[in-house]
Amino acid sequence: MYKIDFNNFFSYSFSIDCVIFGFKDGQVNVLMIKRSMKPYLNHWAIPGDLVYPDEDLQVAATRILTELTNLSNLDLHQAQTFGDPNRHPQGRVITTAYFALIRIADFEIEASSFAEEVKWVPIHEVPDLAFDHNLILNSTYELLKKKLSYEPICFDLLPEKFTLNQMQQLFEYVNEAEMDKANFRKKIRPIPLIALGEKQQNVKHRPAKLFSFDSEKYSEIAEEDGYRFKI
Amino acid sequence: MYKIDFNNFFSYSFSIDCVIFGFKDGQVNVLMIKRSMKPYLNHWAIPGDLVYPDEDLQVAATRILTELTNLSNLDLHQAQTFGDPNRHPQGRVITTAYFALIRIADFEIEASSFAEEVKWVPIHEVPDLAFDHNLILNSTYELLKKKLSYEPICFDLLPEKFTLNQMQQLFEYVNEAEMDKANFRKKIRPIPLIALGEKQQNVKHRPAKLFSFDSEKYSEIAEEDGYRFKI
DNA sequence: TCTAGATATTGTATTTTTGACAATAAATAA
DNA sequence: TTATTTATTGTCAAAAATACAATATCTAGA
Repeated sequence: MYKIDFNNFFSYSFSIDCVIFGFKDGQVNVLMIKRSMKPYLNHWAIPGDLVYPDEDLQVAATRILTELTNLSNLDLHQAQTFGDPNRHPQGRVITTAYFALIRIADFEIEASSFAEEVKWVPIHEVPDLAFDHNLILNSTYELLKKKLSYEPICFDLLPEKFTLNQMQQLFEYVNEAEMDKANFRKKIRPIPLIALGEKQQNVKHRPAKLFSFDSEKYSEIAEEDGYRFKI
Repeated sequence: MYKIDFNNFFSYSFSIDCVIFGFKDGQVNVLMIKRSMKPYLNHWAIPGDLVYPDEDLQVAATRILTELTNLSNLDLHQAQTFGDPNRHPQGRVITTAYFALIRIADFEIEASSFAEEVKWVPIHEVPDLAFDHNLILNSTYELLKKKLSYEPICFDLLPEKFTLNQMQQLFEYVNEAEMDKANFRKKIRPIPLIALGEKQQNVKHRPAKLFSFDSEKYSEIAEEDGYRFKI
């Protein structure tokens, strides 16, 4: 064990695939690219790239995401690692999935060297993808759903200023279950939100109040009172 | 992207490290080996091995575990993947942690080709380990603690026939909090357990009833009623 | 200006779950 | 038989979840 036979064992490649989630029109969307090179030319896929031999995984994930979205300071979460020997037609490529949550309205996606086309697709309308990307996507979405219920990451999907209804709709969507408005508000009462004193604009009915997440206060009560986000 | 430059990128190695948990004397224990080869000769470590170039990860994890413990049919859970470029002194070795839960009483550990020595160590008494194994161990134990609370895997750590107190002690240990006996029993009421009609032997007080987990019924109510294990 | 329509927001009453603690039961050991 | 120890069940109040009702606030159009 651990005696490395350089001839036999140094024959892998290692990649990272990024599942980028957004929330749009009441649906969770995933960023898809249309591949501009072989293999799987012109197939839809999730963005990914090989890791450099001396590159840390988290660093690589950040690099790939930045190259793609021009956004930085995003929370990247490691998901599952996939290593079926036949998952890549050109060799043994083990890949680790990372996911990121972004506010769709905050950036313009555009095709790049990465891809011929880039687009958002609702998670339930994803077509057949290249490689084992459907598998990766589904397993990562399952992880997202779990994490949404016990980590305060929903605020990375929602707009900076959001209504309580928008927040509720996100949870109704991922849990595939309707919730009572009044009871939802009771449930989130311990979560530190800042009432901004502003209201929704351009709606043709009573506008809802806007809130933002108080992440500093969250850290505070998490540390002092042991409070954990829970929905 | 995905254009593979075989010269630059095929220079990795890939390994799996197994964190093997058991429950003994009211404590969660981890299986440790004393390395019989370089690097880190004579250091304590968690068992791991390189993945063959054409070997699936899950298969490799199972193989390594079987080589080590002579047990099969164990539940292996993938944990985090570690890829710090400097984590291995002899080259770039990315590793994925898997963990397994075993009933300590069910098998005899013995040193093998793997190691000079093998022993169980309480999770809170683990010494400094080879490589980044302390990091791997801690992160995997955190994952175990989470999974214990929402998946019925405590029964893989407990004896086949267990008392409700043994079960409670496991949760008290990992949560580092005492629980009320009566309330614990209310909490686990929805979990399908089989009352065996047998009792503890050789105790010098009133013996407790023995139970076993009804995994078939669990699958049934999980599917039909959407019930999820929860503690 | 008034009113209908739509959604936001708050309140109330009931049921369910949790938590603290008391009471009882069943074994052993002397 | 009794003291001791642990297992097991029961009770009651507090807290949380649930269902549903009531009220508030905005827009749009008469």
